[in-house]
Amino acid sequence: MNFPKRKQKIIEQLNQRGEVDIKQLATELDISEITIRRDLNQLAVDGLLYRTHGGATKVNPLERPHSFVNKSAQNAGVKDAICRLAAAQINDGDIIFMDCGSTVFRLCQFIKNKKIKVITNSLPVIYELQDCAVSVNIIGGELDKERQAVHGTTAIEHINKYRAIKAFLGIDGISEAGLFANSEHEASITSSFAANSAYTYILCDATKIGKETYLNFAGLNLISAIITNGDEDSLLFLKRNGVTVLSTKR
Amino acid sequence: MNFPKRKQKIIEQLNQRGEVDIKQLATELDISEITIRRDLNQLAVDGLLYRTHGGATKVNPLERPHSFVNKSAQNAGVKDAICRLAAAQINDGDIIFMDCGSTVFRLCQFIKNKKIKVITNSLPVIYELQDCAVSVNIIGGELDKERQAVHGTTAIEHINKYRAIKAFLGIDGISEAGLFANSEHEASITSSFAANSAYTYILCDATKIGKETYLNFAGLNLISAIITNGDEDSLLFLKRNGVTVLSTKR
DNA sequence: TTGATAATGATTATTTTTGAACGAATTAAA
DNA sequence: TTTAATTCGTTCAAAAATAATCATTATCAA
Repeated sequence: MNFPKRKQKIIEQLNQRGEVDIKQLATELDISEITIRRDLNQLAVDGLLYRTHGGATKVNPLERPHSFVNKSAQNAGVKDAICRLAAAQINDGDIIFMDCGSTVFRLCQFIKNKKIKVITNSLPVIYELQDCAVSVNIIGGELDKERQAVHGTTAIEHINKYRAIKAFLGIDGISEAGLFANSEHEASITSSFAANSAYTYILCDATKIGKETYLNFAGLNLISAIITNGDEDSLLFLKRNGVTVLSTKR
Repeated sequence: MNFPKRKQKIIEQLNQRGEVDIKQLATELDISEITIRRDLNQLAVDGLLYRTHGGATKVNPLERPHSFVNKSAQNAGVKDAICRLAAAQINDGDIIFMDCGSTVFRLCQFIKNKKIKVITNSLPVIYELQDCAVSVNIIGGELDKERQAVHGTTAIEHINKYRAIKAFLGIDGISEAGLFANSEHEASITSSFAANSAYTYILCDATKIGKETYLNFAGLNLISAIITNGDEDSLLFLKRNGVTVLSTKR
């Protein structure tokens, strides 16, 4: 029973019970109390727990931020169909923006073998494109851990330095009034991407069509096209406003 | 029973049990303990496992969705000792730079519970600090997939916008002539970090001391302190040049 | 075969880890 | 406040693991 093994067990116990007791650990791990004491001291120095008399407690009950993978798995079939359509719009040599939506994320799998440059603020996209031919440019700035993406004024400035052919963006809602987002941060990033690309594609499933939520940050003239699974009728207002509609239902 | 064969068996055992024991391997493979030790050391250098006293453990006991190349398994013990010393220099409220070296990466585990801001160009660092209290700022620019870090002129510009209290940097070599790097990219990033922080710490193991390799990109006056496991004698030239020396050997 | 090179094993000194003892410090109880 | 009981850290010693050195064996090419 070496230190790494003990360390693992101790952290495990700590996560289960919230606190540990030296005597109890000593008997359970079948090791002397002084060694446990030394272990706990070391782990306390490393900031992995708080030392107390006779034991230790958890340092910070921070629960893992929402799993991005799970969210992106919702409606996977629909999203994949949308992304296949989107990928068909991308040619070798293109420079494209990708934002941090869960739908846009699923576009990654369809572009891995294309010879393109991707500029993105989304960590999952970056990770996903790591071991493939795609050249990646990362938007710098503050990391929003909740959204696993970069945002803030530095990010906006960074985006404004680049020009892309196409932008692939997510959205929280879209109606005749324009585009809707659930936060200022998202809205400003989306606007910047759109402003610096020749063509702007919105990727969204049918639930977002006609939905008006929180912040109405731009009109429909910001975008060139929408790629969705919505049906003809619900998309009429987009066509009327000069937005190209690509639907997985035909 | 040659090395590739043994290597296969060892990795196999490791995946089954999570850890291996030298004595046990020696009897099972019917080979001397010293040879097993040599094998394990080699595999640790290759980043395939972590060496422990009496055996080895898997590199990443907690399953991660994305794995990064793990050069940091090499000399893990030495690097951890260096990083503990480094972590002791960091106070709550600090804003720090971290670059993309394998030693600097191991600093992550010791700062997870500190209330600090980290500005970095290293993807592994970003990933490692994702589920903790540390606030992260990502340097933007082109992604170097080889080094899993951001570089380029945009990155330099980005760094120049920020000011940090302390910079923790790796290096490929250091001698009386100054600092050495294996690439222009690395050198320019390191220089920028140093130029924009009040204190600059170099984290390096003893093998880098006195080593002159490829590009001599800066003098010793660039840095404030060095944190290393080198011995007194080999570090004298640093003290003579006004560099504070923090050594794990005392 | 012969010589050179690499891999393996044995020996020994050094380092690391662990446990025990005991006085000091801390907490809890009277 | 005083006393008793833990718990803690330091020191020391033993055991285990390791690194360093040298000897032996195996491998391979000429």
